Amino acid sequence: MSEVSRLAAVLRPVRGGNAFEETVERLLQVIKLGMVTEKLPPERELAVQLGISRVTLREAIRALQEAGYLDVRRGRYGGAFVTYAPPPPSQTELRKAVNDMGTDDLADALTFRMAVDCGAAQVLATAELSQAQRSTLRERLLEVNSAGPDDYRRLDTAFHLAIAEMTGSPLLAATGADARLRVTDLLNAIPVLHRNIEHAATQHEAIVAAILNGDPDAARRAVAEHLEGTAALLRGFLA
Amino acid sequence: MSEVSRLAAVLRPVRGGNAFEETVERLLQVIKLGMVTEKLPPERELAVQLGISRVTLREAIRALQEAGYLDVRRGRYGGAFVTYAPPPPSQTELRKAVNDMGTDDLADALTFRMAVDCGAAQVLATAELSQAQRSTLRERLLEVNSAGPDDYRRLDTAFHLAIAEMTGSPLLAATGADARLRVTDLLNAIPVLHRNIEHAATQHEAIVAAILNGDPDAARRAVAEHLEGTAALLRGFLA
DNA sequence: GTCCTTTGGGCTAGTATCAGACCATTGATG
DNA sequence: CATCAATGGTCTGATACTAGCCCAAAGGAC
Repeated sequence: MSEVSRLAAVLRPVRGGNAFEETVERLLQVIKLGMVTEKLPPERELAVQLGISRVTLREAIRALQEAGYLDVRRGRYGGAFVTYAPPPPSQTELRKAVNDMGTDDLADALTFRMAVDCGAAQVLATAELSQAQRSTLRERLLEVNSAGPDDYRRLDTAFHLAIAEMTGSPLLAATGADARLRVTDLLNAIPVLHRNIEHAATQHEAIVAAILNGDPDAARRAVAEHLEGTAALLRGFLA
Repeated sequence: MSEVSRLAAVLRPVRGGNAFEETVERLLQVIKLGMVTEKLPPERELAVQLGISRVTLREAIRALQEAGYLDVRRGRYGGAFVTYAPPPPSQTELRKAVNDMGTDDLADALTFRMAVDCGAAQVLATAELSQAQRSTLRERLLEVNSAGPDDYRRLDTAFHLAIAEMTGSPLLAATGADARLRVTDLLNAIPVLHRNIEHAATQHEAIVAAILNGDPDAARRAVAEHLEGTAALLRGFLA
């Protein structure tokens, strides 16, 4: 571990790319995660939220429109409407997604997600939760565990993000979202089998139980097991 | 947990600020962390590493020069030399640092760091480590545990970052560095007492032992205890 | 049907940032 | 003492991005 390599983590690029590309990427992820299913917020609002000018935002929206992800309509009650259905899961899609990101990045993303999600769950299990928070957590659990194959990925995402958000740390919430975004395409390419959902359901229950019990070790283990399961599924489809 | 709040984690600004400000911040942190004690890399190299133009980098360097952090000399064997000694720790400095970031951000940063560092340690404890990695880890442990008050913070940082880096995930390494950066000013403002170092030393040993033993739960607990100790120290000085 | 509000569409002038070339200084080395 | 290589210093033209303004369309309210 030379001094140079330690520096690399800090002297990394100050920005991920140009504003246009970053924006396209961000919007694409919002769409693919199913976090916006109807229409995007008005351009003026969205530009403020993303911290960019309306011009740049509009370029990004136009790109997504031309790529078939959005249908943009003017006038009152107009807006940018999401027209996207995840491609049918298939090994071909999966290989394509893996190729797009590269195997090193894949390992990186999986490791990252493991660390961040386990850390968030552990922190939440250590915190004192209000009654409202406890019921929110139970609610998310119910939602994801009663989801059908079509909604499963979306609600699973919501479940995990909710844990990160409930820690009360915006940084952690953003990082959790980021970690999830990096594997979205992969997960979307894996068929959602009924027995996988069932298996995940017991793991989700274990996670929530550990958090509500204030048992950080159990929370960590439960999340690790859950994510390891997903990773194994991935490897299985790639083998 | 409304849909809006869940969106906030994803529809956040695509860039932290302008390139100049980000660069100043980044360099400042490298300096304050003591990761560069002599001189910065040549402008041309540094600009590439930071992904910015030399013009912007030079503006940042000039700002830091005017603020007294750097001494810039031209000609061969010239460069931007670090001229910075951390201010003597004091309650005044600490309060100033806390005021600069705000109490919400402080809690955010501490929570974030807890999650990320615990996650990294846990991941590393799960991984299979090469002999080289094992000895690197022991080496870092020896370094930090035999450090005097002057070097302690710097080597403590190096120790924690080494753990994140050894996971092999650049994302995790960068995030760990980021988490640490957010509390640098605070930690630098806390006096380093001999008995704190000793206390931390046993915790560092526990962390390394757990990782080398492949015990993720113990690793998580050890890191949590260690960071909780730092947080308690902070609260103590603020009370 | 007229008007009003909300929304996307488009323009302009100004600023930030960039890439790349060239200049100036320094100090080691022969 | 002349040269050379490494480094900061400066300039220019091009591009990306921004803020702010006004226009155009759509559809509801009266």
